[in-house]
Amino acid sequence: MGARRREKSLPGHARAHNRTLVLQTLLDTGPSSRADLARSTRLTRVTVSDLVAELLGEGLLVELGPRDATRPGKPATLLDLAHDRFQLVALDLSEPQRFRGAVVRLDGTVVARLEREIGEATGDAALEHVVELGRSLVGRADRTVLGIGVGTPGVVDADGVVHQAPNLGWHELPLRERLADALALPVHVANDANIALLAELSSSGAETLLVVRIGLGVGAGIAVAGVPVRGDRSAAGEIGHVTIGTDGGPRCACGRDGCLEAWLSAPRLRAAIAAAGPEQRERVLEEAGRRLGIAVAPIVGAIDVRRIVMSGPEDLVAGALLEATATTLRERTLDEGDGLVVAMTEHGDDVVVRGAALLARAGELGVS
Amino acid sequence: MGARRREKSLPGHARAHNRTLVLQTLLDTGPSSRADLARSTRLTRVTVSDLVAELLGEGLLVELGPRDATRPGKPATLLDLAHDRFQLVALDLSEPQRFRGAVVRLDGTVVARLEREIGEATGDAALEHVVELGRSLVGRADRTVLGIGVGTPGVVDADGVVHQAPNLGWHELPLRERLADALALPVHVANDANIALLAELSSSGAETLLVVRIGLGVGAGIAVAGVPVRGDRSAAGEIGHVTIGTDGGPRCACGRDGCLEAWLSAPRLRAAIAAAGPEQRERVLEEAGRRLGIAVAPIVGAIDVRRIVMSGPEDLVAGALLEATATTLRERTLDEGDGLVVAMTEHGDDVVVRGAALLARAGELGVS
DNA sequence: TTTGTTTGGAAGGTGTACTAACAAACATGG
DNA sequence: CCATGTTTGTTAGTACACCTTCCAAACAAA
Repeated sequence: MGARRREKSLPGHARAHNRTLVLQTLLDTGPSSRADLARSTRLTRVTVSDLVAELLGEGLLVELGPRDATRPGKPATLLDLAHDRFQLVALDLSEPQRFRGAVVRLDGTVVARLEREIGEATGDAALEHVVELGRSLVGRADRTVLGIGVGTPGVVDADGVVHQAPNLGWHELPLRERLADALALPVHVANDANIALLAELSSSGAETLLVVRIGLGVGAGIAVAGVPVRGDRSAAGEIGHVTIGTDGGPRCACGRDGCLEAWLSAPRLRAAIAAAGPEQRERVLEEAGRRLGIAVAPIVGAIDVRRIVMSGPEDLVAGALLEATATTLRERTLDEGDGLVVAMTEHGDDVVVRGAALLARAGELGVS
Repeated sequence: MGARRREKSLPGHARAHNRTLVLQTLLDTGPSSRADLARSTRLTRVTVSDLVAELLGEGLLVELGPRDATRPGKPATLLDLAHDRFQLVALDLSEPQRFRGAVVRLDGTVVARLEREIGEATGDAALEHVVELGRSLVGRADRTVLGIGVGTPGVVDADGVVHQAPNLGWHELPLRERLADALALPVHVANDANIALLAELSSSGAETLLVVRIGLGVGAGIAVAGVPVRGDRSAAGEIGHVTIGTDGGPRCACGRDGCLEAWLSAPRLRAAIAAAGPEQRERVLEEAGRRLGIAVAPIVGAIDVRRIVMSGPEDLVAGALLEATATTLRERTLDEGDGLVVAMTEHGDDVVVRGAALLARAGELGVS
């Protein structure tokens, strides 16, 4: 039944594609003239003019006036995305005990932030917190809100239904639909690790990318050919309960021994450090990093990824753990010294918020 | 620099898409009338008629005459792919000491087979064998040869350059170009595991798929969203030299201990069985299967694949090894009893030949 | 001032798929 | 046997998207 949809194609699809192509180019290269856009997109100036007129009419683009630089020929009129006419709302539900959110401009700049303590709320109570945080943020926006992006823990399918998110007590919750109904805005929902992946994809430009997120659990986001992998059950990246190594390991919440999460979720790491004493801190983190490397090595070989981005508490992840992961990966994969990069995210705690904004923007404008 | 190409789109692309859509539909559902095609593709009868006329003109389709079934209305004229006007040539270079090949019809039926003993030939000598086998097969074809598909061991990039294939002594060999020049036909080249993946994709219809190929080495082919994963260096699926387990393991040809290939390449397995004695055969295969499961578990979690297909010598792979792999996978991933399937390929030794034919057909007709 | 360049737009053409309408060829029911 | 309804495939006309070609305006440089 897995037959992928074979859809017919109309000339209008070409138009839609070229429309977003113009938007994307403008986003990538900044303010440009119609002639610039024609050169970048390899469309003719006529076609670009037509598309631009349409986009201007919809208010998605603005004319900035003539270009400063003095060149021969008729001076160009610069165009840009109407950054100042729209905003996005981004929600990060991945942290324990509180939800975070922000109002974000089209270019990713954060305009306003809000947090909401949720304590141990689960189920409908947690959902109510999401709705209220979203409502507050929409109220904070001083421009038209284009859409809402949400990063949540758990397994999320393509329709924005949270299949299961144990920490929040959600099962088969149609989060996207609920939020969209409550706030009367387009909503886009994805797993937090996959959202972090979006943020990293947009800032690194890599085609193949692996993002590892260490928090209450351990999750991953994987991009192949520039596109996030979903998987057959929308559960791609759920590596937290994969068993690591052949020597047992700590008991996991799922009831088995040696799960990745049992080795290196943030709470487990802190507990292990506390138990071993501060002088053993480095050793504990190294061991955890080594375990992560063991788990990730087959994935690196399988999808041939050269860049791995880590996200999680800086004090735990950024040092010995990351180094040990990198070393282990190089030892355990056929590395030809051609630069397997393991790096900390440059977005810090904002990965999910930024990624959620990107998700919403991509959903509404088609640009990544 | 991994920025994926942003291409403009023309109305003509829509046409090309719809053309292959018609071909694909015809391939999937068998002989159909224009009206049938219109219903399947959701294009209008007018458009379908136009596309069909074009394809008839090119000889890619044939009219079979009126449909037998007696229904009200004007009787339909059945159309079908011109199966009898074209053939494909498929080459399998993955076996030791000999190359295999076949002439294949568009529907996958093998028309003729040839083998060519190559002994220990490597480098240019091996290439010469490929050319000669290809030439013989083209000679055997009694229809127009649409193209040539080649499955080779080693790392192959998108341009058909064999980056490296140690067994054949090839480095940076532009195999596709050489063959195309020598035989004056379109040539398509891919890694043998990825070719096997194509065969499995077409027969299973799964969106996400993992094919493990055990032979001289151990390789994998991975499909995500129905598309084979290439990877940043075209090396996706090269899991042979990923280290497995945390307890050392046999010395590998690459100089390290515990590589997957050192555990379960076909020669290693046979040697291990010979060394342990026939009564230990099952135990050796079980252990090998367990190792494979350990290696594959993180991949299964990462890409959320539910179907794994094994290919290799039946006597080694089909029994205890496969079972142990399946068991280990279920133990080491968060399986919810919802059917993680590990199965032997149904194509037997013909996987690569059939896949190579599919590769050529896909390259020339755009259908999969 | 002259020349060449650059920009943005206008006019006209080609290609694609659509809707509407129709003739041909059949089954069926009175 | 004939009228009716159905299905097929085609013709004619429309809408749309992009193209090529041409042009005026606005500028720099000689």
